[in-house]
Parts: sequence; structure tokens; C-alpha cells
Amino acid sequence: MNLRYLHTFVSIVDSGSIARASARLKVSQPAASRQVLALETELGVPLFDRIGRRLRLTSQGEDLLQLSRRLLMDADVLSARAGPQRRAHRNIACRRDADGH
Amino acid sequence: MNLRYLHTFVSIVDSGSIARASARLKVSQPAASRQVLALETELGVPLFDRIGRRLRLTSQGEDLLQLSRRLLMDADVLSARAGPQRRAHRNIACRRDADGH
DNA sequence: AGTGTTTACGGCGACCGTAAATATG
DNA sequence: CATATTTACGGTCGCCGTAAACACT
Repeated sequence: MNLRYLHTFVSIVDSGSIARASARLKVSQPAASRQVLALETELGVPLFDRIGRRLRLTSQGEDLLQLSRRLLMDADVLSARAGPQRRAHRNIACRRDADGH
Repeated sequence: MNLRYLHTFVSIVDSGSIARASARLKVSQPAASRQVLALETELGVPLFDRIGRRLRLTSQGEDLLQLSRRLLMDADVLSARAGPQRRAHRNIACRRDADGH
């Protein structure tokens, strides 16, 4: 399981579409689409109900959403804690994309 | 950031050595070693003090350890929730290694 | 010497981006 | 017909395992 996939998933939910999320995350639309597919395959459950081009979260999707937010929050704490230490050592470009915040 | 790396890291701490952890996780010793190195590089902080062949957690290592446990616990919840559903949909090889528990 | 960690190297699989096909409003 | 998602395809990068080097007790 890749944290990036979860990030993409959350971005899709937040933005409402794969296209919008892919733009925010600066990846191609197919890449974002594939990541969702991969998650669904890996978990064995549908994350979205595809009604035409409309995406609506399934109950499992909502489940994953909550969990993903927690995971990403924790991961963020990790990065935030690592970042400052890194600065003391050498100044490296901070890997931060403008998704939600 | 890959969850597997964190899993390896926690295993190393729990088992006390890279060799033991790699055996548990059924990966090669170099692979486990490289994963730790990758984490240290990515975070920009040393996770262990290498005193000879003795590994002792740094304070940042202890930090990461706590966070990692939480992350992996959440990820586990995810898998546990997905597992049962997965069987109903399609049977995919279950990626589960016998670490500690 | 023997055990444990790291480096070198070759190979396989994962993932991405472009382009095309498909479907919807 | 324009927009959004998915599939096909080729190429690249990451990661692993074996083997060898290195370090410590």
C-alpha cells in the first residue's frame, strides 16, 4: 500500500473529480485514475460508484477516506518533524504540494 | 514514503537487529539495510547510532518508532476491513508477512 | 574466524506519461 | 460536441536478491 495512492484518493474526494485532483497533484489524469483502480483492486472493494462520469463514494470509500486522512496526518507529522532537523543540516527543497492546504 | 519501510524499521527495533528482522520479513539482509538507509536519507536524520555492529535508536528514531506504530496500526485496520470484503469480490493473494504478531 | 552490516551489480516489476478509445451530458 | 474516465503502449526508475567487501567481537 502506497501513501501516495491514498493522497490521490483523498484529493479526488476533496476536489470532486479525478481530473481536478490530477491537476492539483501534478500527475496525469490516467495516473490518478489508475491509482484509484489499484486501490480498489488491492482492497477488493469499490471506492466509488461510477454513475456515468459522476463519482460518488461508496460506504467502503467513506471508510477508507477517514482512515486515509488519519494516515496522511500522521505521515505529515513525520515529515514536519523531519523537515526542521534537515534544515539544521542542509537546506533541501521542501516537498510540499498544494493540495488542500 | 513507503509503509513497508516503516514496517521493516519497526521490525528491526523489535528484533534488535537487521539480520533478525530480514529473516522475519523474508527479505534479504541487504534489502532491509537499504530500507533503513533510504528512510534516513529521506528524513534527513539518523535513525540508529551505529556503534560497531550495535544498533541503538536515536531520539529521532524513537520518534519515528512511535509514529510508525500508529501508522501501521491504522494501515492494519484498513487491511483487516478490506480482507473480508475482498473474499466476496475476488480472491487476491493476501500480502501478509509474519512479523511480530 | 565468525557474525552482522554495507556496497556492487544485474534483472525484474511498478508506475508514469502520451495517445487513443469509450462514454456521458 | 465537449468533457471526463479508462485502456494501450513504450520507457524509465525503484527495489530486490546474489555476491563480495568491510567491521567488529
